[in-house]
Amino acid sequence: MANENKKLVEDITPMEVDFAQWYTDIVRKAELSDYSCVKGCMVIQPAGYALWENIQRELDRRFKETGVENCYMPVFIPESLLQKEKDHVEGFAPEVAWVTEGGMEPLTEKICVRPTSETLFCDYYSRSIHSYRDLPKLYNQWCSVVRWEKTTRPFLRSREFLWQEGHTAHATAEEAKERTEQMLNLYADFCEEVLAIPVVRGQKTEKERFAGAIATYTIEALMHDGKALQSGTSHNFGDGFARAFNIQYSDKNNQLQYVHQTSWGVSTRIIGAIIMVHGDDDGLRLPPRIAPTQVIIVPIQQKKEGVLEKAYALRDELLEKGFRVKVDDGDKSPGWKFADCEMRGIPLRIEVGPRDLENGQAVLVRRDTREKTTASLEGIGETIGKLLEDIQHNMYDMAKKHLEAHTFPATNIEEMEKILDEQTGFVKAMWCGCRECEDAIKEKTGATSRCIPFAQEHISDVCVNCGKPATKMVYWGRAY
RNA sequence: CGGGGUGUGGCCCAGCUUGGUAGGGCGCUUGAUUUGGGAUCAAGAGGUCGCAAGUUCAAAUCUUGUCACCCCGACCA
Repeated sequence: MANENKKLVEDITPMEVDFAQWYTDIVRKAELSDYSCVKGCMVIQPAGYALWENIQRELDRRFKETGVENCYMPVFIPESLLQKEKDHVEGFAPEVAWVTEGGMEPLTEKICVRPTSETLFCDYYSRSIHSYRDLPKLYNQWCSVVRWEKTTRPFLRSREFLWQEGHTAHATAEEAKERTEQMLNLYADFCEEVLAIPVVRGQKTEKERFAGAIATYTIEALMHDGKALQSGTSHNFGDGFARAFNIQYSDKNNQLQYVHQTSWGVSTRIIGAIIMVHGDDDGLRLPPRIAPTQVIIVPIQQKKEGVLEKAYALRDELLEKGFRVKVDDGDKSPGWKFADCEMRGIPLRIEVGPRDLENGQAVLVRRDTREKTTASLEGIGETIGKLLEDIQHNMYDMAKKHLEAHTFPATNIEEMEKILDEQTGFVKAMWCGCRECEDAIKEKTGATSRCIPFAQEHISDVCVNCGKPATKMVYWGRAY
């Protein structure tokens, strides 16, 4: 190439060279997020926010199908309220941001910026639940929360991040348990069907459990570099919070009972997962179902008679059919536009030029495989619909293969160390269930327990660390 | 909080050892020719070299202080 040193879109650092740099490159170059003037916080740019809007729309639709309603709680929590549940305060105290003044006056009681809203929902529930007729409460809120993290990375960990947090209150423990599992499965289905990210569904160990919960369920996804990312959680609180906040109702026999609660959340972190599961050396790859722009039309020799008109007509035809389409009618060269839309991850590109107009066709290029085909303009909507579906499924299949190829069974600690030393990914191994072994495994291998999958497998009879009888098969790995 | 590194037009960097008052590439602006994988030519705009003090006839360059950012640890759903 004669102009190799004059590339207009800078190349992305190859992912096998430095995954962290590759990730940062993509975030910046695809204009998903930029640095903020507030340390540890991020600016989410329109391209990144559009992804979040699509995630919100799809999750909201699924929530509502299960009876969940949206609401909104204050951004501030009084200190006394935060401290009502002992485990909960201890879990969050180190990373809470405090407000001590209002205007020029010191506050009589300091308040914190919510790190999560359990306490606010509990306070509200304690005042609004009286009878079994008030149950269940199925509330969700979309908001941001603040956790003063020491080290931060865009989308994966920032001091303020966007999320949704669902908080439910139920009459019985069974109902709460069912809801916890239902929401976890909802998240898992969403990840697999919409984001094309295969996940491992399961339960957290006691060590990794949410502060104040009796059970925490999780979906764990495997990033391209072999590290795990917790992509959604669902907690069963039992009646612990209800006792701390005195949330009681009268049952049918007029007996006072404590409610049983759950909470569940997904954050903008999931955008980090999309990048790290699907991205490649040319940039982002977005699954069609979540892509803000699904199809980009690139006109070739656009000043020639009829080219731009055809591009706009095609766009209008596809918009009519419900596709999210844009025309790149800028005056960059076609090669520049190709590289640009590949970097931004647009699933399908359509090229139309004078030659195509003559033949009544267009060139289709898919982002996932870069495969180039020509299609007749006649009935092109149907062709594109099929192609987008195929891309969606292919991306899931590729990610699934990666997950399977990077999950290794281990029966003893030496084997486990060797795998984690030479490979990247999950290790599945048996565990006796004690905290000491879990700590020892982290000490020896650097891996933490990711989850106790619902789909249990029998790998051996004894714990991978201590050799005593095993109770559970656990996924282990290094995590983000 | 420890250990290391970097601050020079919008971006990436050279210059610093051996002081002489700033340079390249990309981008940007204007015009022309171009357009099926990252265009070409021509002209042009843009910087008190992170900040402060000191040494000197003279500091991007040397000294001291300071601030910011990055990496590795530690910490962290």
